[in-house]
Formats: sequence, structure tokens, C-alpha cells
Amino acid sequence: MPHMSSGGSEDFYSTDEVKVYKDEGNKDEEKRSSENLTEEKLGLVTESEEGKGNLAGSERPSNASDDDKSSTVPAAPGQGPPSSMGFFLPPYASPYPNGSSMGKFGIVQPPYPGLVMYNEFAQPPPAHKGYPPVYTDPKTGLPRPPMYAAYPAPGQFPHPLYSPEFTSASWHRPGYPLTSGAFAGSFPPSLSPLSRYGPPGLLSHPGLTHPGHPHHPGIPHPASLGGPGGAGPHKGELLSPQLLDSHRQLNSSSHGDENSSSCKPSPHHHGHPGGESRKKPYVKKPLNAFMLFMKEMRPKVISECTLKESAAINQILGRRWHALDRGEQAKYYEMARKEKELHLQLYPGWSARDNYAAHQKKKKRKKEGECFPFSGECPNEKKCRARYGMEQQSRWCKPCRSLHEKSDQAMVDTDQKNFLLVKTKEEVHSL
DNA sequence: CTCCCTTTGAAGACC
DNA sequence: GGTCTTCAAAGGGAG
Repeated sequence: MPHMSSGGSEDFYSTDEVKVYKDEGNKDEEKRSSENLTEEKLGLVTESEEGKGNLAGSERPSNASDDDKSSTVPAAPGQGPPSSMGFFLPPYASPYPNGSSMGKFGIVQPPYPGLVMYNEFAQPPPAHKGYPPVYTDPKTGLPRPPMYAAYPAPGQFPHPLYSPEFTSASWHRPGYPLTSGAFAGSFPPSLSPLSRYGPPGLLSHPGLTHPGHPHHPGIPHPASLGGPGGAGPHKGELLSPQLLDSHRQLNSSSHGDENSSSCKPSPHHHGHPGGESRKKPYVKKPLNAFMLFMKEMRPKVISECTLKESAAINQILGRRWHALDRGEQAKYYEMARKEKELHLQLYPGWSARDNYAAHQKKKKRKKEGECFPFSGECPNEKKCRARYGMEQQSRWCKPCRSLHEKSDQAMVDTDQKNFLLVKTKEEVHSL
């Protein structure tokens, strides 16, 4: 990751880069990027398809050093040097705060032979590696291991499976905050397709019903717990009877003690607007490559600058995404592909359309957001931009133009801000 | 309390 | 088939 080696912050203050991604006046660049990206993406998937082994080989140089890296205490997010690209450390902790984990899965058996298990990550780190600090979620007050902690702190999870006898597997324990987002916001992308979804086979595996939670099926499906309630899909008809039953169990068991907090809706969870939908969990869309990347990189970016607004963070992440080379992006495309694959297997009848209905209100509002170039009403800049393109900005309505200028300026501001932050950090560091 | 912002990608809707 | 819209995550900000 040579381009990230300077601390991953160089992109923060590259105004030019901002324009590349933000100023769509740079048509050539955009077009190139767009076209090539499409091609590249196809290539990436194919590439990763063809070279699954390669992922661990040529494409895994950063991961390839797992062993090397594992010789040191793994850094918690934001603790490691920025240049370490910590997110390429094997962040394969499972996302499931209720104790379900990739590790458990690994222990039992891969439910889908077709799904490649990245066995090199299935090995726990040596015991001497220690554990990263455990943070406390300021909101929930619950212990919150680093988002991407590969090695959860001992004693943080009262789950029996985390007891010493499971030590060898417990390093897979979820390094997740028990977010109110009902796991939705808590899984670290993993090269494993099971990073978000509990192994379907385990969902109703009687053998995995753990003693503390007799009705707990073991591993909830994050996507299925998309609703703030985090209790399971309401699209029961979309689930297999097995899964449905599991989710019912989940609902009735309320996730047990330590996880009950995950059922509390978050004020910031916008998964499903509208009061009623808040009570009705649903099957979420599988994350795409960029979403996986964002999830992984967000804490890192946040730790590198004081920005907290997601919009700003996402802009940075967007630029970083473009800055990734093929190999690195390929990992995320591969992860996304597996996510999708697993999602499909878990919810064969599920369609993204299912979630549209719950957003009708929002949808309607946006639909109403038509461009009225002369009335000065245009709630969505992209309307004019899409309609007339950057070449004909003169045809854009006023709001669209000012919005566009504003967003450009915002980007510049953000970058200047970041530049100052980075500079300050560097100065402080040099002292 | 709810929605917006902001990003990219995937998928569905629509013409 | 091309274009548009919605939704995935996230959390501060605004109304």
C-alpha cells in the first residue's frame, strides 16, 4: 500500500484530488474513472474469482504479513500508525455481539462448502499477543471492543462460548459495539462471507443453543436484524422456515441480557424511517464493496482527524476508495460478493424492493423533488446535473448551481480543515 | 424525533 | 436499454 504509506492522510489536503472526485467538470477524469472502474470492477471480481488463492497470496500482501504483524500487539483502531493500514490486519473478528462469531462458525463447520473460508484467518493469534484495550461505548455504557479488534478482551463477553475452554476460538469474538443499530453497524468487513451473517446452518442449530440463552439460536443475521429493534426480519415469508423460526426465537429471547441494549433503537439509526418500521426489523441489503470499505476505514479516518460528521468522513472515504489500487479494491469487491452470496442463500426470496416499501414516505418526498429551473425549486442538485450534465451548467436551476458550488466549497473547506489538522498533528508529533 | 448530508455500488423502477 | 431512485453505514447537524 505504497500510496497509503505516508499516513493515509495525504489525501486529506489534496485539493486537486477533491476536484477530481468532486468537481465533475473534470469530465475526462470522471469518465475515465467511471468507465475504467466499471471495467476494472468486472476485472476485479473476475480476478478475485480466479485467484481466490491469490487473494491470500499476491493480493494479500498486506494480509500476507499477518504473521509478521501478528508478532506485535494488534493495534486498536486509531492506535496503530496511520500508515499501518490497520484495516488490513486480519480484522476478522465476528460482528455478532451476542456471541455469535465467525470463530464459532469456524469451529463448527462451514455451512457452505461453496463459500471459501479464509483459513489463514481462522487461526487465532498466539496467546501472548495480548488484547487491545476495550472501550466503553459512551452511549450504551457497554464494553465496546475496538471495532476491528481481532482479539477481544477477555471477560467482555459472558457468553459461555467465550469461556476459557473456547479460548482458542474466542479471538474471533465480535469486536463490535453493541450498537443500537442491531448489529447493523457493527461488523468488520471480513474476507469471510460470514462476516455479517451468522452461518445459516447455525441459526437454528440446536447444538448451538447456548446454556445461558436456551432460546438463543446462536447467531443472528445482521441483515435480518436491520431494524433498530434488531430482533429479526419481519419479512418472515421471505425466510426459510428454519430461519424464520430462529428469528422468532431471537425476538422472543430479546437477545438475552447483555444484548438487550442492542434492541434499543438508536437516535441515529436511520435504517428505517417512520415510526412503525422502527418496530419491524427487516432484512437489510447486503453491503457493497464501498460500504464494507467505509465500515472498516471510518474509525481510522476519524482517529486521524477530529472530524466527526459522517458526511465529511464519507467524502474522505470516497477519495480513499478511489485511491485504493486494484488489489485492495478487489478485496472489498470479493467481500461484497460473498456478502451478497451469503445473503442470497440466507434469504432466497429477499429483494431489495422489499425495503423500498418501508421508505415510501421518503421516496415520495424525493420523487416530489422535481427540478423547476425557473421557480428556483430543486431539492436535488443531481437532478439538473443528471439532466443537463456538467457541460450545460448554464441550464441548471439556481439552487442546483449554488448547491454545486457550495458542495465544492465544502470540499475545499474540508480539505483545508484536514490539511490544518494534519499539519498540526505533524507539528505536535515533531515536538 | 426525524430527516439530511455525503460517499459508492447494487438493484429495482420507470420510461 | 438507459436513466433515475432507493438503500445499504455513520453520526453530527438542522428543523
